[in-house]
Amino acid sequence: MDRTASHSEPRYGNRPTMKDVAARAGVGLKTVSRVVNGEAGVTPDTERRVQEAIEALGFRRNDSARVLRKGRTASIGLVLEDLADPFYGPLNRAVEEVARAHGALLINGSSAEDPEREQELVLALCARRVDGLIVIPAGDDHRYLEPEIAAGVATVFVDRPAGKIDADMVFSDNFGGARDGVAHLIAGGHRRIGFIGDQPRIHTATERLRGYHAAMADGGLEVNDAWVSLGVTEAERVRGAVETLLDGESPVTAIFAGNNRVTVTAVRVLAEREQAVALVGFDDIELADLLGITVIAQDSAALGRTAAETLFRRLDGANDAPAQKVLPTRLIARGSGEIAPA
Amino acid sequence: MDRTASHSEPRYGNRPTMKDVAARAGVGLKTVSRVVNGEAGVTPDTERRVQEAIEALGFRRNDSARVLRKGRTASIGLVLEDLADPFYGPLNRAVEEVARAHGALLINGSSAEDPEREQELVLALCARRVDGLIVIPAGDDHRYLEPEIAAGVATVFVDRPAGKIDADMVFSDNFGGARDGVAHLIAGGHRRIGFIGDQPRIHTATERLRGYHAAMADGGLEVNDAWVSLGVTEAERVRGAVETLLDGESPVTAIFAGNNRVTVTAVRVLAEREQAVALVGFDDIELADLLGITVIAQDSAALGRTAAETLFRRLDGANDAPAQKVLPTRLIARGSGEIAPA
DNA sequence: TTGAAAGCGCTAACAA
DNA sequence: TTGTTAGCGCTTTCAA
Repeated sequence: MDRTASHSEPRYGNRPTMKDVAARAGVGLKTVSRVVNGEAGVTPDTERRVQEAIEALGFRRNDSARVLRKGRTASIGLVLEDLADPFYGPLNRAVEEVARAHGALLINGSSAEDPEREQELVLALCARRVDGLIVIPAGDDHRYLEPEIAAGVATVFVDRPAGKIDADMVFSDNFGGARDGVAHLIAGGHRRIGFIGDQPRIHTATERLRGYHAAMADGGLEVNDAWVSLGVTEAERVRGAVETLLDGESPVTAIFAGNNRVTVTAVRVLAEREQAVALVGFDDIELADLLGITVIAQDSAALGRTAAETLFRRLDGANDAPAQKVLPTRLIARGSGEIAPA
Repeated sequence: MDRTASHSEPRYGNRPTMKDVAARAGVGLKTVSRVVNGEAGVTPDTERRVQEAIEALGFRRNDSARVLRKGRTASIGLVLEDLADPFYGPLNRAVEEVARAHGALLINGSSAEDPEREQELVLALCARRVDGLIVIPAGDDHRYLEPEIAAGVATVFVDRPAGKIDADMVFSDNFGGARDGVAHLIAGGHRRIGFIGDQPRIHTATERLRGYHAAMADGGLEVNDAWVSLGVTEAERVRGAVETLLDGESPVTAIFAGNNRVTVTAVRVLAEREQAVALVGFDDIELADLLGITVIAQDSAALGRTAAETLFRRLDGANDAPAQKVLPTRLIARGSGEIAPA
């Protein structure tokens, strides 16, 4: 008895349209539109008849058609590195909340740190005519977005700068945060401090490294080249880097970990050793309090919220020159960063 | 010199259309469509002219119009409880990967555990004519989806059952996982085991409680009512519950924590006390290995992947009766669950 | 190989 | 208060 709908082409599984509702209610198409959109100028009686027809038919407005006509999709796109990365969770959610407050839906995707995939995703979103775009860049050349931005797609970059185009951007204070973290170690009496961070092609990594150097310079300390490991983020390599720092010719008494993955591995390695080595990590981690890990925390939700608010300000017509916002980081002392030098 | 486009209505910030491209290339509209969609039957020369016009104008196909005509949006909706919850990160990402493999985009949103908000979100997605829907239910009555499903929106429920409708569902083995966890404690010699879990209106919570009871029964152990705390998930209340379990008239020697939030708080509270109390938690947590927390781990990514695959199977026309899939959990012994009874 | 016409479902503009 | 017409940008159909 189950009749599998097998019609010709369009028709979304055979859904009723406003025209069908109008026919059933015995009114004009536009009257249905008025009722559906809550516009004024419909008598209660007419409205009731239309509502009944809507119920009976199970009508739901087709927003695709609406979008086509109105020119705004009431949706924004968010492209981040990895939806599964806990750092982006609060950012994602914050963006969603702002979007929701503006009646917009959120389409999102992961670039997987791949510039090509980022571009592919961004352009797919543009083809859907999202009203705006929030991008955590994977690539460093965003000129491909120029025509889109010119055509009116508001765009905000978060966490890392846009490449080769002028746009709104929102960052954490990576430089200041790292500087503060390293200064904290110096204030604790450390003079030999290691830095393990991401590849220098990643902007945040460079900024944090700059912060490290600045703090060392401020403290009047020389940096031994052997203390700095870049491009090290994979667990096994971090392990190696930590061991080199501690067992090398010029051992350090403290380590600054340039991101959360590094921090986690460093904690693991240090836990296996006798030595008391101080550690400060960039980015907070769940349960870091229980483990007593001192960190420089970014406010990932604030990053998302600020970006989304900037975006909607643009969509509401703000016309001032693109600007960069830098959000402060916060040092959270929990023990690992307060260990005295050996 | 900056001319702010201030046209009448539609026109997406004044983007070129296929018609514009056609005019510029001196060909017909349909020829442009052919080139844009890579259809056969266009001479290389014509194609080149069209491509040039596309480049020159910065044309990008308007998928809204395409969708309207074709009837499929190549997008799916994912409604979960909280985009910021790390448990859903891998699920979200897994869904995205499957969607991507099928050329679909992912629209998602958080229900914030609010049935009304869930419905609102789901219906908004239906209005956008997503091809399919993956829902982690907040509510327990999904009859509002019946017309949508009838109209052809494929729907899969994950993590918790759909309410009052027949649909595809994918779960973790909450019952079996909890039973295994509690059995593990019993095998370690515990006879007095507490359970702290979520509200019983949440299906997973009920299942896990069932598992607890089953394991206790299997072990020939009576359950003291005072050992079971339900609806306790907020940190302060969990703290209270743990304290009651340990300091009450009938103190327990082990605790089974019904979800990750409970586990985290329990670990905190136990860390502050002298007593050695065994703990097994449902759901894995980042850094749990460092803290030596024994858990029952769900495979959140597998949940997402399975749900998405089920969804696309439906979209590809699978017509068999809705089915439920249960994915196994895994006990990961790390120390806290292997503490002997006092 | 190419293109003209019709129409997807809706809203804007205007008319009744 | 209500309805009619046109058209958003695209794909489909069918004819050239």
